[in-house]
Amino acid sequence: MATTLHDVAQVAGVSFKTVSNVINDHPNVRPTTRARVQAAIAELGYRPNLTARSLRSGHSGAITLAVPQLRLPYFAELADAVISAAEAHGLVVLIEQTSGGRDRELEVLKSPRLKMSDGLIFSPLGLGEEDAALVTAEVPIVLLGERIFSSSCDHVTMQNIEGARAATEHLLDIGRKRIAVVGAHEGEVIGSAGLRLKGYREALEARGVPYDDSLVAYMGEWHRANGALAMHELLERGVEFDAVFGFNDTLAQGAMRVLQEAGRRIPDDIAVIGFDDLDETRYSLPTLSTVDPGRTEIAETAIKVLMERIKTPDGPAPREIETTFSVVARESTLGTAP
Amino acid sequence: MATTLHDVAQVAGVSFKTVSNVINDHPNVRPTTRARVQAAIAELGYRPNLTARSLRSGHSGAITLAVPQLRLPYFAELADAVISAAEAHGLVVLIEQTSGGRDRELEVLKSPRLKMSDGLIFSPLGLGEEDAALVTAEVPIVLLGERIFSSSCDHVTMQNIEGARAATEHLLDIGRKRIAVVGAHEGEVIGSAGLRLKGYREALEARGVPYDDSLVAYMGEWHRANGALAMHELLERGVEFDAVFGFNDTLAQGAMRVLQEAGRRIPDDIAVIGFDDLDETRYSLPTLSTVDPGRTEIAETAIKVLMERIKTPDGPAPREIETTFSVVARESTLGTAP
DNA sequence: CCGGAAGGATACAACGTTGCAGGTATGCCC
DNA sequence: GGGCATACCTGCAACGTTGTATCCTTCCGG
Repeated sequence: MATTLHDVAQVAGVSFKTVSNVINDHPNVRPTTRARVQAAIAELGYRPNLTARSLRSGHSGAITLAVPQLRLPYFAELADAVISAAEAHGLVVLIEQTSGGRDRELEVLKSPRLKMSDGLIFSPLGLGEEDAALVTAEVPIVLLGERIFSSSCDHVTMQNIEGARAATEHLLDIGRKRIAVVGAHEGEVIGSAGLRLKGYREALEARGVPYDDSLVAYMGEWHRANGALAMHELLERGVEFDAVFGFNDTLAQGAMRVLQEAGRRIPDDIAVIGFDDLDETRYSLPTLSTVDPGRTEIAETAIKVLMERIKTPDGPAPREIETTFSVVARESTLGTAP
Repeated sequence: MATTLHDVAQVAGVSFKTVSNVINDHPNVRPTTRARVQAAIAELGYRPNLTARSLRSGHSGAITLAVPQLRLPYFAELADAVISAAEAHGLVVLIEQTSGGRDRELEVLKSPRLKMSDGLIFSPLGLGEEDAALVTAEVPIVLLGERIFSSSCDHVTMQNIEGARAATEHLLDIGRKRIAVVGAHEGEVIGSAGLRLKGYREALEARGVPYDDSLVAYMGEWHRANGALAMHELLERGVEFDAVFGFNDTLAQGAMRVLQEAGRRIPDDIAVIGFDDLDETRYSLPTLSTVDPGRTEIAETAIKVLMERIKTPDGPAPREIETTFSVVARESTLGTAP
């Protein structure tokens, strides 16, 4: 059996409440008593029972992070960042995988397990704008991503439009004119794909480059295989292009592979840029230029905002926070026009 | 305020204990009462307070997974598998990142937070065989990996020697004779590097191929950059080789990149095989042959063993379990001798 | 030397749940 | 119809902690 406050109290010769007071750094404990209690704590190797503390105090020091799947590098790196940020504040993180399924996401929101934690950082994929009203739970929520903007939760998101615009401008800056897009979603307006396409178009317009829909590859999910497939399709279409904007790094890498197999040199013939700044982009051949969406900042901000909301649930109105981004130029966009 | 057993009891017109009995499927509750209580539960949207249940019953339905870093793909995929396996048993997973630091790993073992969960799945990196005795905690532990074999915990591990042997044999089978190794650790006997080198040597010996230490690249940590560095060094050394065995996929990919930059064709000039079967090996150029160490099986076995140990802490003696592996042949080892 | 205020420690209750021991009907048997 | 087993339900205690209220010192000023 684990040692309790009572055991410590008995050894120290005080009431168990005094031990509690020592542990919680309450004032009005005489230094000599404090020392005696601390000696007893050390002697017995006492560790507080966090479950009991949690029941009594109403908060657990844990938060939940709900993401689609950790095997997707983007979410793995996000989770890494969130756990690190949480750790810095003494919080522990409990992870739920949703597979990006709408039902499973709703289930997580309603699960009693959620109450084992003090708050939720939620990166939905199945739920959309029309479900905004359903995004509520018995704990405060910080929403991530681009699926839902009109919920009543705090929302931390990257600058998709601006980032995509900057990526496109980067390609234009090195002299590319015909920029293919890999990863568009038919008819999508918000959501990463919709926003990034908007940024792409804005950049073209700002530079007076005409938009050509035949340069845009539409697809379903952003998996590497789809990036490869889309690039095959673009090549078969016979349309000319001198650059590719992959809406995320995974797509860009799938596309790069197909380009290389087809004998196109990167960046000489075709420049390629991605989005997300995954770790692996630093090691591909060639290394992949990309947009760093500020993942660490997203994680830290989410934790900060969530902690504030936990402290004062009826605090300020829900906030919409955008993180800073930057274009990371690597080998895949090296040099100038072909 | 959340609804409690008392609230439900009041609505249903029974004692709160009866509500508890209904929830826990206790016998001796009349169907009509049961129905009435369930109606009240539904009406009020009652959800049990898991913290209170946990305090009372002594277990929480959560387990802890301690890994170095989720940003390392191997651990991300492991965590994914563990969470999925846990989910299938109604368990939720709490993740601690250790950075692979010895002190931090010991800290996790001793942290009171660990007691918020019922057990620990622990993949150490900083701790070694000499620390085996320190691997104890207030909850059952299942150890993963190759760092510690003589602890008193259940241990689930892959077949490193056999897997490495099979990988090497695969290279020999396609006619390669001079197989370079990337990722050896100077003087290591156990640990992934030591075991995999052993498997490599066993395969050579079994086929009567002489072992040549000049083909072996020693290094520190298994990061992609080190794989690249090691390959540079091997090339500079001027030693001839027609195949490379990367001790993990990340190293193999770093090596592949350098080989390609140096103008060597894969697999025509040099065949390459890795270890781990990371998702990304399916998408590299060329796709990377590797050893699938049975990650899903590791996760499921770990969960199963941990649950048994939680149920009966003084059950059978600590078990040493090895998972099944398989060689996955992809493009990087296609064809026969050069 | 007494009254009062602070400091220091304690007692009690509560958080929401489950285990255990009981209690009250109901039905069955003789 | 009384005794007794059975089925159903309830009350109490406890898990280990913290908040509130309270009590007992001690020390100071008058």
